[in-house]
Amino acid sequence: MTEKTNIYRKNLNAAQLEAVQAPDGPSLIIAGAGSGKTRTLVYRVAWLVEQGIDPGRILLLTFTRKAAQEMLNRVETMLGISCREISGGTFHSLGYRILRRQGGLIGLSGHPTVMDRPDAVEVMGRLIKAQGQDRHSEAPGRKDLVELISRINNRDLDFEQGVRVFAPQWENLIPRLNSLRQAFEDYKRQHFLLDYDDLLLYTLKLFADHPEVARTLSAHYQYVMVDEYQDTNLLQAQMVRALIQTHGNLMVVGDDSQSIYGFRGARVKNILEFPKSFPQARIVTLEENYRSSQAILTLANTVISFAAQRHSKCLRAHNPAGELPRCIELPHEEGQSQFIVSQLKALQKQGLPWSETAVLFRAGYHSFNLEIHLQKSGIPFVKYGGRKLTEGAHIKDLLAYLKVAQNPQEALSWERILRHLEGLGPKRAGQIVSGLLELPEWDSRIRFLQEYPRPQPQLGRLGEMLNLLGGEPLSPSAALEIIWEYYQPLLPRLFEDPEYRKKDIEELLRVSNVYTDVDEFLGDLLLETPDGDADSGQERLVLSTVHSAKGLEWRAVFVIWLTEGRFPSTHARESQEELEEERRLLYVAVTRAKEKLFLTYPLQGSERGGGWQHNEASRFIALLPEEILRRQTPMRENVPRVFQAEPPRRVVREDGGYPVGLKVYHPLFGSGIVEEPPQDRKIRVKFRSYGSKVLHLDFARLEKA
DNA sequence: TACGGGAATATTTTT
DNA sequence: TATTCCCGTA
Repeated sequence: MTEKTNIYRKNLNAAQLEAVQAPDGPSLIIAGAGSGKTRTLVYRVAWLVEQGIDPGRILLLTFTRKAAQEMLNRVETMLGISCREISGGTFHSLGYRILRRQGGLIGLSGHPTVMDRPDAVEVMGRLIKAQGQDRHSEAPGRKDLVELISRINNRDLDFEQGVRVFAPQWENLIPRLNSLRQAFEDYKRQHFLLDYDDLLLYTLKLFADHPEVARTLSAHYQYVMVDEYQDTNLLQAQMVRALIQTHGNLMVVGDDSQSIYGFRGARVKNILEFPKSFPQARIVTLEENYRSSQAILTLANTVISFAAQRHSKCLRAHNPAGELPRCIELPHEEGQSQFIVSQLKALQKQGLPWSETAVLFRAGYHSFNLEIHLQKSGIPFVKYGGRKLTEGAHIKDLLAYLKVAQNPQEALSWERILRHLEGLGPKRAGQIVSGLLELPEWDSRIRFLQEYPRPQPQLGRLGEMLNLLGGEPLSPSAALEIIWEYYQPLLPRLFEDPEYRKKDIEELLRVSNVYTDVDEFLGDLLLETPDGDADSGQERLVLSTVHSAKGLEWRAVFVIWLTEGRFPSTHARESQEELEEERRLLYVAVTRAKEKLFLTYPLQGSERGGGWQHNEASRFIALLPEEILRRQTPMRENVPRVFQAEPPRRVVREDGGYPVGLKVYHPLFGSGIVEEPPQDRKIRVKFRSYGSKVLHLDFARLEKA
């Protein structure tokens, strides 16, 4: 025992040790960026297990299952005991697990299907159409409406009240919106669908209607730990309270400076008011930073020091000063990408592996241009955030077959499946689906398909394949094999790039091998963001949104597109609160770096439709002094002075400003040849490496070369 | 009724 | 840049 205690002493500082050995009851660990949070949690679990706690009775709620898994693996190697029974994952996946087992108590029997965001949007679109769309230009689109409903749900607000708070511009549409919301709820009920919010809402409803369920769970999970507590919302806090009701053994870990999920209802309040909610709470603050150099930390502390709200700690560096972070101004996006590529190559020459480097940005599409350059230079990379693997049409297709076998009420997937058949359009698909939903049994549905008259050999074949899925429950991989055999021949007709899609699907098949239960497989896929684990050991540069980079670290980090409008995003202009979240987001971004940090922005950016815009440096970095941030403008002399986004607009006359064949220069695309003279204020130019582009003369002015 | 092609248009962040 | 929508044709 003494020996083991020494291991703790040796590997933890005083604050960490205090957290690890905290007695029973509630405790709050404020853990600054890079302060050894994961290590602390790992040792805490190990310590509990050493005290004789059954690992099966520890619940570890983390941001991703991967994070939980990683921690448990570390505990295993530390103690040499199996912690596989420890439950972990996200709130949403926990909710899904509970509902699958006991949802029957509140009328969710069978196999409810989890609906992702695009599915929800699709459903809403149909409901809007069905209700008669009088083309109200002011009415919200399907996407905005789904978004709004979710916003309101996650804050546990009354709908009307929520609309007034979050969308006052639609206040006079409340009755209409409310009926759409109701129709949406009905649709989900009818088809056994659960959206993300339902996983939390129904779990809470289950707890409320059947208190014994919550009590039993609480009694089972003797110790509950929650990571990234600053990003939990009201519903999640309620879940936690229910789960610890019998014992109060709760440890939450978080950092109010890193709260970046306000848009989905995260409440920093949960962490700030923790001591109020749990007066006996023990509070430990971890301020010692083991990750970043002093120079990087100084920048981070400065960035956050301008925040409107006082934060609960200040990071102290453990590492030597290191290099000053650099801020590089570039003439345009093209230049920014070129700069990054050249720096990456230089860093690699210095011996830094690709996997120790990351490029971070505010929104998924900010990296499009860079991705092209990386591909050209043959630099291997993975991208986190942005579009998901499971959102690709081909993956959704494959899963649709699986979902239908699992939950035959799933109209959306039925339609998707039928759309794969030649000679079957939306009209007939609709008829077939409503026929299918009437039928009570799998066999009768198969027969219905096989006897349906019109596109016949095809429907028969579909029926045959589904027949194989309908018998005894299959393992996910066995089922997918059957589906894939049927679906593969369809690929070339459905997509332009079947080869690429095929690779994706094979990846999915590999992932499925791990699972025995189809529900669990589908749930994980939709709730746990599988980010192509298969080759994670490989040497690849990481591209990531800042949100998806949370909790990760690299020796060298680039943050790109630090301009007003992108970072902070224009969407955050509205309120002070949102702006503060953007600031914390930058704080999260820069604290990912251990040794080298580069902040870049292009002076000119292309806007939608080929227009041009002048960018300002982000307000977060514009005023920082040279001692904190070293500024450079390596390509200044190349800045082409070309155009103006705002009026005065200049329209080139059709009478020959740019005749066909004239060589012109364009700052982004290089030199090109005019293919068609200006017409309707547009001109078509062919560029060497970018092909033909139609440019708007209103906004862009080409320079004759 | 299905389907292809062309044009218009929208682009935060995540479970 | 990718998706969606709309229209003309088979």
